[in-house]
Amino acid sequence: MTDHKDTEYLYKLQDYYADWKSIPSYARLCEVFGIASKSWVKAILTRLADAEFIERTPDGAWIPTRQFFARPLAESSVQAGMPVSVTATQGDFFVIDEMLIDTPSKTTLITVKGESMIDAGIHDGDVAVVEKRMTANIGDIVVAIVDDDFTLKTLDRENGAFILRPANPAFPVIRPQGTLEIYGVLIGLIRKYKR
Amino acid sequence: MTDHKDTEYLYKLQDYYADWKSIPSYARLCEVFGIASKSWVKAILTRLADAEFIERTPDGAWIPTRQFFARPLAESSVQAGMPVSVTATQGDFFVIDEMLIDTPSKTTLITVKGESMIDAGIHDGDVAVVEKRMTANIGDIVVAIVDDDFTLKTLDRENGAFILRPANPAFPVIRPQGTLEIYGVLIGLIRKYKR
DNA sequence: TTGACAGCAGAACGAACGTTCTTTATAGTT
DNA sequence: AACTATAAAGAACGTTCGTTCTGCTGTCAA
Repeated sequence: MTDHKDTEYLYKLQDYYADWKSIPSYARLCEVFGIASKSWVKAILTRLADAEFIERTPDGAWIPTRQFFARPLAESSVQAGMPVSVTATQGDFFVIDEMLIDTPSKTTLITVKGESMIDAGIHDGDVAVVEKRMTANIGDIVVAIVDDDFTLKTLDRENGAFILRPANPAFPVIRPQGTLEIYGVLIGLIRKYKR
Repeated sequence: MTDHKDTEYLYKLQDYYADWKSIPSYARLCEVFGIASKSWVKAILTRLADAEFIERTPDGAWIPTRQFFARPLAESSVQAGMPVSVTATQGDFFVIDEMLIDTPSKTTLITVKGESMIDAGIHDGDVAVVEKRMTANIGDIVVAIVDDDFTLKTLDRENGAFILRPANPAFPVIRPQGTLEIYGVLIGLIRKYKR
């Protein structure tokens, strides 16, 4: 999108979306853009779609892409050299949820207690993003129900039996006697540093 | 919303929204909900609106509310050493973005590269939630600009001078010669496990 | 056994919608 | 002065949408 006019329209669309979380009809977009022609609205949206700021559902509805939520890079002119140890990505309000959660109805958050997975970078107080399902693969970090207890461990196999391996040498490997019921699989992790 | 049937419909709607970022027409919602009657779709949406999961724009379009994005947070934490019995996890709800981000305009997301903070449970590929500001306290994990490079380290003090301490013995402590410019302070961390 | 209601299906309809085509105005270029 | 591109307006049209109303079926209490 080389055009400055379209950038202006994009801003207006973004502002509208921030307010209403939807892209309205062409008629309403005429007001939003400050023009009077539906066909011109369509031309604008088509160009924004070419620039991958919006796209269409199979039903024809316009929806924002990830690009749509991107914000201009650090306003500070900081430096020209490419950072080595760290690369910057842009994100806005929406992105975190979207990044971590594919199927909202199957996802639950569980606060982690204890240090048993510390070598996997999972600390006490971290929040685990768990997708509820009954099956998992070897190597997955799972929330399992062993003898009516929740526990977060790596799923492994030993002599044909499933075992739960902690990521901390100070904790024992769990070899379930009865049933090993899997509550869900760890798909994400959230940590908040206190102020 | 006391009805458990409506809860099921809500889940389906949330899953659809996660995919398409929009609430579709009644006709399409018939398929999504698995029913055949547009009038019944409307009845369902009306009830969801009463329960404040969705609302309408002045144009009549359905849009999600904040409640819509809330995730269940399990009451019992996952235990490592001493497990707690499983209880039904219908506790608090919360929104991930809200938890991590106080001031969107000052918050940026940065993907972490390298292993220099691994002992602090920060791994390569994790996403750091950084609040941009120029000042930090001793002990904070900061994103600093050293010699035109971004770097993520713990801020410390040595002989009256600020130093940047990695959380990995294989990496050297950084003792900035010139200015130590602080880009921001780490306030959160996000990790996504690949499928 | 009746009747009341919840849960849905289906039709009917006017308004709104997206699309396409044609036309106009302005600005810049040759 | 003639040409061209851009930006927009406007009309025309077939489709789709949301709404309302009416009808059907099962359940459960009276």
